[in-house]
Amino acid sequence: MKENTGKSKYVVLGMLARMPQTGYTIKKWIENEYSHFWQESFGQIYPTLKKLVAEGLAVSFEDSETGKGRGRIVYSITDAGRKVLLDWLCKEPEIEKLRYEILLKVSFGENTEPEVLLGHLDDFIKRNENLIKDMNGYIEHFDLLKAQGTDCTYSQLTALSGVYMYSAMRDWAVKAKNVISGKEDDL
Amino acid sequence: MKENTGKSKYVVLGMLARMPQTGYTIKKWIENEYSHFWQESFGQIYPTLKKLVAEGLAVSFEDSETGKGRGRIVYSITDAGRKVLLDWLCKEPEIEKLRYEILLKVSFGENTEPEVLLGHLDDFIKRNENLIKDMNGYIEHFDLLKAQGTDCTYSQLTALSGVYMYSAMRDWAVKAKNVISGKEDDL
DNA sequence: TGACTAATATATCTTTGTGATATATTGTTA
DNA sequence: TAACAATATATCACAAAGATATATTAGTCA
Repeated sequence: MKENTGKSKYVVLGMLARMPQTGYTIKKWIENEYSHFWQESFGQIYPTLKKLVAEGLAVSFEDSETGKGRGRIVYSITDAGRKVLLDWLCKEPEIEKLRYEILLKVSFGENTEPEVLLGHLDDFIKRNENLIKDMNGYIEHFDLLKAQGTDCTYSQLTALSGVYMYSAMRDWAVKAKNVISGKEDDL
Repeated sequence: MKENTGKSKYVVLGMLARMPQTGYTIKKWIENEYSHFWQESFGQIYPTLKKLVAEGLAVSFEDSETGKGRGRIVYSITDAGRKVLLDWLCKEPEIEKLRYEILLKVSFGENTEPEVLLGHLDDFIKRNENLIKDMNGYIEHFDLLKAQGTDCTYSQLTALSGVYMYSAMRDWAVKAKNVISGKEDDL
């Protein structure tokens, strides 16, 4: 009974554990700071929030004081929700799941000209360089927050994982280019 | 109109481009050599094979000569199938998608004791060490095949990506452990 | 001031993908 | 020869992604 799905619930709980917020801000937060290792769609987030309320793990209230938006719904985690989150945190994390289309194309490389792959690898290298810069920007930003007394070690560590991961893939792509173009023989 | 789904078709075509085979062997091949960057389930593979035949991109025939299994169905790629595969290979690969549950748990780390995360990171480091060994095993295996005259550069390169990726994540986890346990301050 | 545009916000639908399970045969081995 | 593992196909329920519809608010700029 290996279950590697149904994590949205815990992601949303984890986000609510930081601060009460709306489905929209949860989505934006994941998009901005989690995109290198996780993603959630609105189609998952909104139904999940409703389920959490139904299960007593979160409570919702309409933010009518400011009158902002079309029925802006703010969600807060409950004590029961924190317990569920904690239980999940203690369980051994399931094995990660990756989908790298570029590796698929390299793997099927014999069906095309080397130039096609070299082009893809060039784009890939550039994109990874940019992502490394972005991640380092986050890390510096967290350093500033730290200097102001806010503890964000864990967020900083996840950003650091991005630097490691993107750097590794950039290095691999450079190596792959050299091998494919015949500049290097050995792996 | 960004479409980052519906790749199963091309994965299956790419597998059939290597050699005619059954849905089962496609699944096993992906499980064994692609698992670090791609995964497909039976629930995708069998319907995809039927669609490919319906679209004329593959042909099927029952392997009755050996009489093995319950209606063993072998699929072959057609010229039309090779053309579709080639067109896809030339298109820029879509951005990769990762789901690392351990990073989710680190990110929500303030909700639990550091010891919980340190334990997860230990398991993670061990698992990555083993995966690096496995990947290096594949690379050596491909070296042997190369020595026998079989060109498997592209397969070897995808295996190499696994070494780079798993090494990066192991290194990150070691660093994260040091930071969380207070042995290291700087990132 | 009004007109446009971008950002905020919720909701839902279809397609795609996962994991589990059912079923049956063949090969191995104790 | 009984038990078990591996091979093989098929399908279901549920999870997840991506697209789209809708509406409000905030900013900007002519």
